Amino acid sequence: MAATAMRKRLQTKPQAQVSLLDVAARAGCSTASVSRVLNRPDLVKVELRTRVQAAMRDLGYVPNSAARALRSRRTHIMGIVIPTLNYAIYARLAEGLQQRLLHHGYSLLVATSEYDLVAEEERARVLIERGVEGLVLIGDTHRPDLYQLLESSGTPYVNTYVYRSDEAHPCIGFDNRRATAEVTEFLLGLGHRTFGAISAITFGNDRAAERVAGVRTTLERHGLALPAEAVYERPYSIASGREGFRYLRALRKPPTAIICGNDVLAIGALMEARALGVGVPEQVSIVGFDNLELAANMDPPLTTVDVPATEMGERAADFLAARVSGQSVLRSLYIEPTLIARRTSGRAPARGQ
Amino acid sequence: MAATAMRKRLQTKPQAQVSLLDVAARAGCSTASVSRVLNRPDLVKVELRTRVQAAMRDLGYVPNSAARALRSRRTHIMGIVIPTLNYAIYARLAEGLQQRLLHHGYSLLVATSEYDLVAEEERARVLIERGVEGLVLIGDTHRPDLYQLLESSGTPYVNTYVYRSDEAHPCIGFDNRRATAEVTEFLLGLGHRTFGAISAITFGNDRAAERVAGVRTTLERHGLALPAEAVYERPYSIASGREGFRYLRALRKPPTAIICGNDVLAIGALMEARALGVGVPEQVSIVGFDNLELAANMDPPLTTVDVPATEMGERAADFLAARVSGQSVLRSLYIEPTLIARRTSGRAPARGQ
DNA sequence: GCACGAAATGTAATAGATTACATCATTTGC
DNA sequence: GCAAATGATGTAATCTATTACATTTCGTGC
Repeated sequence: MAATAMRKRLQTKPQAQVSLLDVAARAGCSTASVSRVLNRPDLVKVELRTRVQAAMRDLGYVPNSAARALRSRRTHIMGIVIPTLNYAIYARLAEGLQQRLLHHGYSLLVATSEYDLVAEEERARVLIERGVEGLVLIGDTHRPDLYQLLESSGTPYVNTYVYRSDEAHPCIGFDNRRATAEVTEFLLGLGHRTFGAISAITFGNDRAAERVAGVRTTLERHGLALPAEAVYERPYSIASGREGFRYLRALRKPPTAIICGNDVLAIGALMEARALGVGVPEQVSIVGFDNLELAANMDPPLTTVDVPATEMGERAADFLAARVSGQSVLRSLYIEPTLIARRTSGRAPARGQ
Repeated sequence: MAATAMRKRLQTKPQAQVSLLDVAARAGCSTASVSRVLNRPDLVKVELRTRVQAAMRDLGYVPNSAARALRSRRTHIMGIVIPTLNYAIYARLAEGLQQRLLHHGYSLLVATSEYDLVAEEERARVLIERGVEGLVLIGDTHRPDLYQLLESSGTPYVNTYVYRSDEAHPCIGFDNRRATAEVTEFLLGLGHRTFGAISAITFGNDRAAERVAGVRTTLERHGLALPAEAVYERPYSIASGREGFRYLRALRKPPTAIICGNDVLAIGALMEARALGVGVPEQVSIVGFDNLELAANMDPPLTTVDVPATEMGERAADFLAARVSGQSVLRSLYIEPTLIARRTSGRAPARGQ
């Protein structure tokens, strides 16, 4: 037993934090044994183990995570840099991530970027300095500096909410472009030929940009177009959805189908349609994205795309936990979103509505 | 300079993590100077400082937070244990907290309790083990063990979303009972005499319990009552709100005023009213709580209580940052919520509706 | 040109746990 | 009953940055 250190401590530390040494002294054993009780209790005889545990309880011992992390090189902390917690779908992803990380023995550091890629990099840098063992990001458009930092610091990471088969970085999610392409095909099938879109700000937001692109490329493949003026792009809010709807209705050729980048915008659009007495889906079809609880409860219920937010978070947790513990893991994971056709989509109105 | 250690490192460490020692070696100075460049750059001459910074960049040096925390006894991490991120109002609080903590130089560990006080304590324990310098909790009903742990570990903490003048623990928020008392007075003033309530589960949720109590005690003060059967208590969701509305309408004496524990329930109730063709507010008044963005956009716009969620988070950040840095701080902070009378509240229908 | 104080930098102890290795105790096999 | 194997515990080095204290450097005043 480190008799010297222990004697010293007994004499000189009046009210310092309770440490392993104190526990060892009280239990009458070495610090190594105390440490084992903490980390590999099976290696310690029941008799000693209970004595140590009693000592811990009596002294109100709380392990010092810094010392632990320093020596073992494990912080048991993961991080996420997320655009915002104020949008349900991201909050849900974070919640799923957190819950599942807990099972793996990790805590979660959360930082928000407000959709700003520079801020995102800064937040990520701080989290890495805090010693996160892995990092979850949203989307796959990040500053090159950030990718480089992740590489050089050896921090495992995963992009979520996106999936590309040719993706150079690990990702868990779905193909945003393909998702709205499907929505568009669906509406084309209902006879729609004039489209409008209400989108969140696409700058620095690859998900939003890809969704608009999905509509546009699909229309083009069918010999149609989504002109710039048929896209109303604003920070998402119900108010933006309402404005977007009014804006699109005032177009020279008002769309019979409006595809929204998310449900908040769609709900706004739908509410405005109702307020203006525009029949949905008789005169205009409206489709959202995300499938918030509210979507199913709207009147009429909103056609939208169900996004597996919680699941993406959970799989990201599994992915990082596996990576960190050296297990081989799939590079990326595709999770299918599903178009849920409810009542706000219907056959296009007869020509010249 | 610690020549021995440095020589050793140069020889024996092939590709270990870059440490202060490496930076010092490259910059040709002592580790103390490197540390100073990191923490008190003003103490180091420009010439050396730039040399050190260059060395850091060249080597891609990232400070080891564990060693730092161990030696300086500062982790720069705060924690929050929150019921869930899946409800906007909590997510907002967390976001406000996180953003403001960032200004103070802290990162935020987030854990969720799912409204379970035992889980709450466990999560808090983990966060304390991770070395959080302060902890934000929601509500003021927590397990005695948790309060004791906070005390014995010396972790500064603050309860949010609640306020009592006689509160033994620091808190930032408002008086939930008083808030619904005001709502009730408001409805009494409109002539309502039969009340119903739709509430989230009150078990282990002091905010929900206090809100119901606010309605009940106010009615009793006016010689009225809120019988147990007039309270529909379910996990909050739009669906619960809808069911609650149907349930209350089926009562022997259906209420003319329905007070909901939060906006999600109120929105559900309002939607169901619409679906059933019950006039709001002509036949029934409905009031919510939280003032979600959606509330103002409902048709008719929802009367509700605006809750300063973001601000509570921000003030909690300020509070803890001040506490930790040894500044004296107010024990508690009251932040006024405001009743927003919109269109779902109106005069009680004439007798015998 | 020298003494003195201030500024800049260096030396080395230190924080609290983990863990390789050493030691001691106990069991197993024959 | 003894060697060898196994199990339980102890010793002490180690992880990396901070910081009290020591030393060196520099500028100022006379």
